[in-house]
Amino acid sequence: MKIDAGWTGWTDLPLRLTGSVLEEVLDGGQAFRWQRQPGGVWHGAWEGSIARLRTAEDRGLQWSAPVSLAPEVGRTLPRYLALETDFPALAEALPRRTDPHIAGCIGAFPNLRILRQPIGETLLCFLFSAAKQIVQIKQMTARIAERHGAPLGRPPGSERRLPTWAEIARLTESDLRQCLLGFRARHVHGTARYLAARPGWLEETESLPYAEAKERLLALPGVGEKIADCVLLFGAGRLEAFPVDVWILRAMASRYRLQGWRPAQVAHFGRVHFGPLAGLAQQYLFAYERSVGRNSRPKDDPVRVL
DNA sequence: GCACAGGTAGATT
DNA sequence: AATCTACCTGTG
Repeated sequence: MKIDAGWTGWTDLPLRLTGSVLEEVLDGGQAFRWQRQPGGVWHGAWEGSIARLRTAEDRGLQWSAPVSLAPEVGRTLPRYLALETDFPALAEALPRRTDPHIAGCIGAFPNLRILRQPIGETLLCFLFSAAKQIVQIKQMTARIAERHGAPLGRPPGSERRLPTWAEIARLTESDLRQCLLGFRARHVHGTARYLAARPGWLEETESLPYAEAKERLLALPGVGEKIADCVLLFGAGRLEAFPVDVWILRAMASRYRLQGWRPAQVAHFGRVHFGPLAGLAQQYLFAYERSVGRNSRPKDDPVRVL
């Protein structure tokens, strides 16, 4: 067994995830700061934490952290992984009896979870996501951390956290454009100014009921229906949020015969059909549809359902 | 070379 | 209220 200098040993977590489900959770579009390392180990960061995760044979999920950050990680990891939420039990409450498709998706990704990320970082990453693929969102995220984030660890290491909104508010739009953000730089800059003028606004928003929180998020430049729902689902634990992106639009069109429906109509259908856990259903549908694309769709045969 | 990407916002019909 | 379109930039 190789010794990892500076890292704690591996500690068990009360979760059983296969390698592919862990990949879906950490690298499937919920979060953008996890990198796969050799040996099936994932390396990631959120706020002031750096951690590694792995699935050990027959032992479930385990974590490790830089020794200096281990207390912080130990405090925040349970919330980040939403350990208090029993997702398999929640999946039982989805309409599996009456909806064979969602039943199949659930069967294909056992124990799929929804992370509970810090809302500020979630907002930033999803402002990056407009018309971008996961790989590119991760590049933007890494770039802004590298150039504008505070160093992490004690003593400070080479890794950096994402800049806080207060820190982003001190950057120019040009600084942001140099982080490969493109037109999203204007949105990030505008949102930073908006938040800087309203101390505590984001935290208040997080505590409001879903509908009110969403309405407030929609006031931010660059935040529309889809991004607002992603922030609430992945950064505020609101499982009723049902983000409709092009993947879900295609999936719902083909699997539920909703060809020609507009995003708002699909969102309404999703909330009615899946109920207060629509966001969890969305994550299953999304994971399943992406896996179908990866595993069986030839590169030059794009899905055309619309 | 050029369409397109896990969207949004503003203009135009 | 429904339908275009521009917006940046890397990838195929």
